[in-house]
Amino acid sequence: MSTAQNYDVFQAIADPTRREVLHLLLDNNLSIAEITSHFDMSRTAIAKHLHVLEKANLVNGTRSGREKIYRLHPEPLTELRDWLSYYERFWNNKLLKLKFVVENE
Amino acid sequence: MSTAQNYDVFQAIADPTRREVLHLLLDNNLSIAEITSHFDMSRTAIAKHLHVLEKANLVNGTRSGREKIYRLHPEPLTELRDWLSYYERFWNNKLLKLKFVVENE
DNA sequence: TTGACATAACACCATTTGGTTTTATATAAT
DNA sequence: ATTATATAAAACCAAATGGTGTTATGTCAA
Repeated sequence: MSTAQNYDVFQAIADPTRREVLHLLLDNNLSIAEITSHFDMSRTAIAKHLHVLEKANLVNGTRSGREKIYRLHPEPLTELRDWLSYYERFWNNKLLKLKFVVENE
Repeated sequence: MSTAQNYDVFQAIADPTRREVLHLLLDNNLSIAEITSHFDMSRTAIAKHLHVLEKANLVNGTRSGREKIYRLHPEPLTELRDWLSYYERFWNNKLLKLKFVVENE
């Protein structure tokens, strides 16, 4: 974790804690301490998760006094959306086939 | 990997090799050997990745003679799509704000 | 300037992950 | 029946992951 170099979005969102952090940041910009208060985990652990999210460019933290405020930056999720769209097309085809069957009855 | 019990979709697609396997299965149902031929990796390694995908219910393999044919089963990706939709809404809001600024000029 | 607070930077650790090689089992073909 | 083929199962290993605790470092407030 601490030695990782190139986190992509898929790896970043693989961890449920990190997904929950993103969810929290959907509503408010939060400091590390505030984020930590939502979890049963040390501040250091949360800080590491935030670094992973930061490397994936899913959040960015700006220093404000002695606090670091993290803000959501969801743009990289477009990569995920684009990847998914490939399979959505497959679902749609299946739905169309189903519809075709129904219409033929 | 071999001792894992409860793979979820997010973990399953975190690995680039597994994403490529899914992509291959989008076009054809393939045996382990056929899938392996697309990678620079042992058949055993690919079989393990297929087990992970199988536990996440993203593929299902059926025995046919001495081959095991894997077929894509994309339905569990709906979980991913639903999770993503939360953030798509956020992007749309940003776009609307941008449009508003432009119209005010 | 001292003390409290928020984060950063380390060193450390157990478990998981992603691969290997080896051995076994089942099926197909000759 | 024998041999080749396809997968399964197991033992093994290095590196990554997800945590911990401890020790700086910087900032705010009294």
